Amino acid sequence: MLTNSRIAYHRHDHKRCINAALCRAKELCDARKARLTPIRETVLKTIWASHRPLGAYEIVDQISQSETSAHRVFPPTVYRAIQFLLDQGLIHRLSSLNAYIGCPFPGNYHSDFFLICEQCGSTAECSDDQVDHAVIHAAGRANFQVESKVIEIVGICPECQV
Amino acid sequence: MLTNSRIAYHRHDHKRCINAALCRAKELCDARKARLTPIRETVLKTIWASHRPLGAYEIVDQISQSETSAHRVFPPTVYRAIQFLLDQGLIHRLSSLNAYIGCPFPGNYHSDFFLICEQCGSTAECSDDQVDHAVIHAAGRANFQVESKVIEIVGICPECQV
DNA sequence: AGAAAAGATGTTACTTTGTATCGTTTATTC
DNA sequence: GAATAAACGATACAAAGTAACATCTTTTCT
Repeated sequence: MLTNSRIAYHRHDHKRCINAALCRAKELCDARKARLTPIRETVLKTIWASHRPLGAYEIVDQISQSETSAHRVFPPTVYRAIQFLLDQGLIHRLSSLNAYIGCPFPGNYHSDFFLICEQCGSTAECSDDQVDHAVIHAAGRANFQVESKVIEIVGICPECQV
Repeated sequence: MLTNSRIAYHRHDHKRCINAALCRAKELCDARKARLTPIRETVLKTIWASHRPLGAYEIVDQISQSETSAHRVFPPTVYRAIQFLLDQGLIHRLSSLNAYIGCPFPGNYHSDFFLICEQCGSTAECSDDQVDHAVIHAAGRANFQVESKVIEIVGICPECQV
């Protein structure tokens, strides 16, 4: 099982997460000749500020209030950056929260699901063949041809359990 | 595997679906001393008009435009009815669509997922132990305690496949 | 039965999330 | 270096959902 749950739910040097994410993003975009412009990078960095999914308007506020960006940023700008990052597989959207989170292993194909802690909000991404197969098998029994999946598990992360 | 996919994706006498749903709703509410008021029943009936998930504002429009209801209905009224129906397990919310669909087997405990046809919109509900176990097992490996799940599969239903 | 409390609805106004549009700027290509 | 494509800034708007409060209907409790 591929997952960042060991990191996401435990104390760690988060700067390394951010650096790694930005680094991989640059590499990937470079290889694909996709343009990781300053705003796009800023949005990605803002999303990667923690392991908690961030709403689009939270991103707008964060960037608008930070000193580094001279002026206010508008929702469409952020949504466009989000769309780009989604297209590149650098972030994911959590439908149940209307929020966005950085992908810890972009590039590799992965059919993922998310473990959202209802206590602290921290969210880990997992990719597991068992889950994948179970879903495809179940769909197959209904003669349903799977194109994409949204799997979001809400519960309590190891750190928040008593 | 418990599912209504055989019905949902194929030609059938849909009046029987509607009747059955309303009948079970009455029974359940009766048993629970929950009040299935006229508006709540109207909303439930509107949602059950097809096997396609319906947005809240579509429900508002449908009811407002129907001859049976004398006057316009407001969003909060519909949202309140929706909340009641969700609480009673008579309908489900599809996060990825911001839409609502009738539950074909309310009352029985079921951990469900949905097969959403991207072509015709018809959506079937499934309940499968394999999927359930796979998810819980995967979460367990991350020491994550599952409370609830959102599983929504998008693809092509048997009827829409070439 | 009648008062009191609880539950449900009607209505207005508002918040949150997400887009269409258009003019301008910045890269890329030839 | 002009032409083209891609990205951004800004305004306005659409869609989804809720807070608040007045009113009405049930239920409950003497």
